[in-house]
Amino acid sequence: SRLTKDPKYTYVRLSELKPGAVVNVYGVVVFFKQPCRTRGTDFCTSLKITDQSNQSVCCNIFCEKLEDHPKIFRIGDIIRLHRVKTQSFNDSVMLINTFGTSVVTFDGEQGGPVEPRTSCRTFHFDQDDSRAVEELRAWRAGRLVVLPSLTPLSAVQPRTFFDLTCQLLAKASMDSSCTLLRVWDGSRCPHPQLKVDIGPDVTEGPWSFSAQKEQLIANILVFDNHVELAKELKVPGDFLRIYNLRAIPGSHRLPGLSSSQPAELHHLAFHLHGGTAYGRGIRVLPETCPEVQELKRVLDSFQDDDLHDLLEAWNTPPERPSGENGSSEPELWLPVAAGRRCSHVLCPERLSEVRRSAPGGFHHVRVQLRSFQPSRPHQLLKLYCSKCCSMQDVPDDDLLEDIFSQASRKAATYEPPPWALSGTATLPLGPSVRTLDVHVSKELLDGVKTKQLIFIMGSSLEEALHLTSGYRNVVPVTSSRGHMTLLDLSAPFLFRGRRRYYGCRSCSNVVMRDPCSGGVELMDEKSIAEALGVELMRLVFLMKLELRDATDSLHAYLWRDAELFFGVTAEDAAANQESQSSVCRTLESLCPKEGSSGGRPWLDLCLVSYRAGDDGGQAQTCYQVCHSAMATP
DNA sequence: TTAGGTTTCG
Repeated sequence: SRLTKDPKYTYVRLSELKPGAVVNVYGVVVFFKQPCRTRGTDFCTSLKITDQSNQSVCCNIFCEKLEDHPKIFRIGDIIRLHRVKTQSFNDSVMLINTFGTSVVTFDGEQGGPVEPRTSCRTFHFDQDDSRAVEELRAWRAGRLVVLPSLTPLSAVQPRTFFDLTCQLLAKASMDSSCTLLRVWDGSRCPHPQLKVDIGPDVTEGPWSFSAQKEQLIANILVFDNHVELAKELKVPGDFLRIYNLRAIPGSHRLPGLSSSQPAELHHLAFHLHGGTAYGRGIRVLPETCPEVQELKRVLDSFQDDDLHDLLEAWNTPPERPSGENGSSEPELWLPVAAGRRCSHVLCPERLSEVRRSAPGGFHHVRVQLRSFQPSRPHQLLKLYCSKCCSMQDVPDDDLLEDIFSQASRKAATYEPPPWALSGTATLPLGPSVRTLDVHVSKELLDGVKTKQLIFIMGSSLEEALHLTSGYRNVVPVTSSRGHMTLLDLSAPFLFRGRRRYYGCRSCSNVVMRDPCSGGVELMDEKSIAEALGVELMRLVFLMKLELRDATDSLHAYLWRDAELFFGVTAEDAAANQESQSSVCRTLESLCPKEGSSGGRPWLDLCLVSYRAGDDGGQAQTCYQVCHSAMATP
């Protein structure tokens, strides 16, 4: 019989390395560069590591594919190298990868989970590895080697180099050796930004942002070798760490400033210079990375600003504060994203008190609903992209008919994707009979599954809807440049029963992959969207309520907690007449029309107030319903 | 094979 046993690895201390051997080592990263293109076929990651022997050793990893390179995010990360070759260079020993080398990295922060980062499908990892990582973390911490601080935009000092962790919102190619990256990290840089004049035609991602979001955006110019990587970055959305970014104070003074005013008021430009000295480079951080999780929580809280923008577009300017809060400083309130809780005070505040309070708090109120906007139920629903925080109206059927008919006129000769089987379907609709081009995934050919998903070419909206009774998923398609593709994303990319699913026009990157290749059983709207490169938009309610009590009245927006308020999901309200009627009944009962019998009921609501930037020099306080319950009589 | 840290000059 054969005994299978875990291989036991022995690790050599860095001070014990001799040239000409293949060894396993552990170390703390004290320096690293992002992979850079060599004159050969590979990219090269250069790094330097140290361990408990206090010896530091340089290491080069050559790999053709970027994704196979060590996932080092920060100085202080722990790295484990298996089967690396030692070699003599400049009177010292260095490490280089060879056939069979395996690299795994870990976060270097003490106390955190020991999670291996690797692109290998299989790699050895056991309790001994956890222990080795913890030992190195403790050793590094004990030597007071601090991890480099992560500088938010709000703490950037002019004339310094720093690493920035941020989200990419938009980018623009300035010329062949310079690309502009527009990023944010949720904090506001106190220095005015370098203004970069770019047009919408050269911008990828949104071209303009609301005034208050604009104040949070940093313009970063990346040069030379970094332009190649910048091309691959996805806008909007990629989370980045930019290493060795330089904050350069500009020579231009703001208009109207005297020379006695401090230098802090100068413009600041951010440059990522060419070359790789000092680890200069850009890295896309995975969403699972703790710093990205934290960043997402912070950025998520700014969705309120976009709500504010949308309401402006409705020509319903938010309330200005009736009382003065004392400070005339333009100040941006940064909502505490986590732990946004209602304190559930027993005694509600009066609206007059609420309006006298500074923004940034919670208020329990007992109020009546005096009016609401919009008044037509279908306008309460919006499409919302959680990736770029944009909102859109839900298109009506007239608009959709237009898009479908344009797409069917456009459809020309094309090559169906290799994974699809093509045919025609005959639709008996009314007096006429129509034949449509249809495609199904070859994965579905196993008899019973062919009703799971169908791609239809050249149909009308009505025909697409008709097919939803026979097919679980209906994807309307057209052709473009000889290939099958989705319709304009203003139209639903997917019909499932009565539900229609939309993709975000700025975030989607349509590719016609086979949605069935991941398994027919798992096919929901999310997996189909993902396969097709579509960023799925969510349906949300959005309303403006006019609230009143004996002392005052104010406008509050009902958004995130609207589903709680109505007891109906936005998806249901869009697909289902009964749910829509239920929303209308709720609103009518809370806000009866003049002359109808019955009084106006009282509502217990929790409001959160926030200062929504300074539009035209004056800050505005906005209120959002964040929790609600009907008052018991 | 390649590179083998050590700040651009926009």
